[in-house]
Amino acid sequence: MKLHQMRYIHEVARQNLNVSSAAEALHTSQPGVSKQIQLLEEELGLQIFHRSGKRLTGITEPGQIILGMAKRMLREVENIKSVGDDFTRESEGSLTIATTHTQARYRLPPAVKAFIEKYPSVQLHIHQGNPLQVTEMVANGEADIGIATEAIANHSALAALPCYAWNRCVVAPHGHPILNEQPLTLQKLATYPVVTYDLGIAGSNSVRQVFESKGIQPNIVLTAIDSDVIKTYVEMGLGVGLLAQMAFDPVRDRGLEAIDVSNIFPDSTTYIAVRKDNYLRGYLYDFIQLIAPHLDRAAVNSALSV
Amino acid sequence: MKLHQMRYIHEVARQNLNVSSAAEALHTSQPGVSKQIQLLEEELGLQIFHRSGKRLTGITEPGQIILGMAKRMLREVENIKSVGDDFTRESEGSLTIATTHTQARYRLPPAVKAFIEKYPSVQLHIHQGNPLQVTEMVANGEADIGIATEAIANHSALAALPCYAWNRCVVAPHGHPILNEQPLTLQKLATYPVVTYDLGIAGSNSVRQVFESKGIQPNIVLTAIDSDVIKTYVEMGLGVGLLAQMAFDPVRDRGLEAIDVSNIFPDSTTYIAVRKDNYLRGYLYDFIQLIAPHLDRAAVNSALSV
DNA sequence: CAACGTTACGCTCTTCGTAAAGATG
DNA sequence: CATCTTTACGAAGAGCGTAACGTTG
Repeated sequence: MKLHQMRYIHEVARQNLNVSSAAEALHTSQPGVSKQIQLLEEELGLQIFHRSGKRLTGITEPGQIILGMAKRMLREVENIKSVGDDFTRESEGSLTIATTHTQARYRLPPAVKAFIEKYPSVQLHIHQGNPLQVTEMVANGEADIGIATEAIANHSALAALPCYAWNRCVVAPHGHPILNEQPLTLQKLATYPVVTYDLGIAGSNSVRQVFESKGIQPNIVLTAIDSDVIKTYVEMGLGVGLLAQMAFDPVRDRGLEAIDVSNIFPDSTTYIAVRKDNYLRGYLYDFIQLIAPHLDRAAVNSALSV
Repeated sequence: MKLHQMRYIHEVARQNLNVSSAAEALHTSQPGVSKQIQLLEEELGLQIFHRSGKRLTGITEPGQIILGMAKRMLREVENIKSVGDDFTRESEGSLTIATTHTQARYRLPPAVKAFIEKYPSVQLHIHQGNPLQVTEMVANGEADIGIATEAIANHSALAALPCYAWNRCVVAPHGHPILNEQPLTLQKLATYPVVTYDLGIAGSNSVRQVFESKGIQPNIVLTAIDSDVIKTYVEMGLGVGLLAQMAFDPVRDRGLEAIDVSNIFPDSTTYIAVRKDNYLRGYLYDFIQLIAPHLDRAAVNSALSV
């Protein structure tokens, strides 16, 4: 059994059982891939792939299991390489962050700025998506780290660390009647058309939960994942905005006014998550601590070891 | 990076940094091992082992991490081989059980008998030890399966499945005064010298806990891990025995009489445990179910996936 | 000097790529 | 017949073992 063979079967499976494209992706010859897969199957004494004549048509039952194991092995290989880089070129490398718009725009900037000053040779990538996409990016290894509030704490392959708590505000254009509602209640809010975040994954969104638990039906006219999009439509008079406090800046958002609604909605917690089986490079620990100072190396490690 | 290199560094570490004995254990030449380790270190750009001149004197910090990853990779290799065997020679192989004396002698025999009838070509090995040793044997991969009551449910690398509950009895030679104590209480029991199991691991032993929680000091004159040893000393008049009900057989143990004490001590649960990251061969599932009929394949898998 | 690790070197087996052949839809 | 996989074969390369050398305690 060779590591190369693991790479081959993994890539063939990834490329929808097309050996030729797998060979291309691996920068090697197609017959070589074919051969090695045969040798592996011979060594194990079983078929990993179903074949109809010469075409690969599916993955056998043991093949499914073996592919899972191959994946884990290849992940360890990457981890070992990371250890090498971490100890020899500790300030070089890359860091891919998957997060939602609101975090990327309103919460991460100071941490990112400090990070690139400390590690100018680390290539930073920020991928944006909804919470479910963020979670999957981390789980698939497309991102090293994920930051989101919903969904991310419920994936078994990830370790999620509580990062900070936040709450919401209602924003409306100056002079809007909701601004005179003192104090604002859930009932009153429900009488206005609301623009807010994508409810995302059913059940995990605390805004929806609060309305449901009180038996109140909100009038949500538009949802978006992007706080700026929400504010834009609020400025156009489409409704009142319900968004994260951190996304409202009285100076920049001159045309709008905000009301704190943390008495109506419970705090939400944003999590930072990494794959449990990923080796974390030194600068990754630093980045985490820049976002959440209480998460030092020891705190992260203890969360990982559970 | 090659799988062989992983084997080499792993074995060298295991052999106390002696390259020669590692080479011997791996049935290869010593210079080959030396060379491959150097190549690996060169590829990773770091030292895995500390060297003073030509001697290996220790494991570096990154080396520790890499060895852990290498171990996991090698485990996956074994798993893949197991899958191969499982699907091609499903009724051949070996099964190593680690358990305590009481289980091995009084609880396992019917399951073992049924198993060897169903799988005559599976090599069965039973290793005996105290609960901590059993746990370690499974964790180290020396045993495929561990069966014990104490300790085994608290190891993070293992998945422990509740197997069955049992309780204790007090045994004494015919005519012993304790046999007239109706009903027997903890206080009364404490007035007699007691022979019972090794208390084993502090805190996890419910007998000790019960005495402590009531503030009663038992007079334990002798402990052993072996029920038969306990009975032997009880027959000699050293004290009364406190042992698992399943270990007392009125026919075989003619010289002794038993009193049920399940009103005094809470039930204990025996667990069956496997490494979470081990591939389980088909016959292993069968064996588990022979011991605990409620643990079918689905139940085991769901416990593993947590 | 005994035990151990590294270097040197030749042999063997493996692997890889090209070219050709066979199968599939 | 275009696409894809397997077979065949020769060249390049990696790994292994023996022997010799260098270190360490």
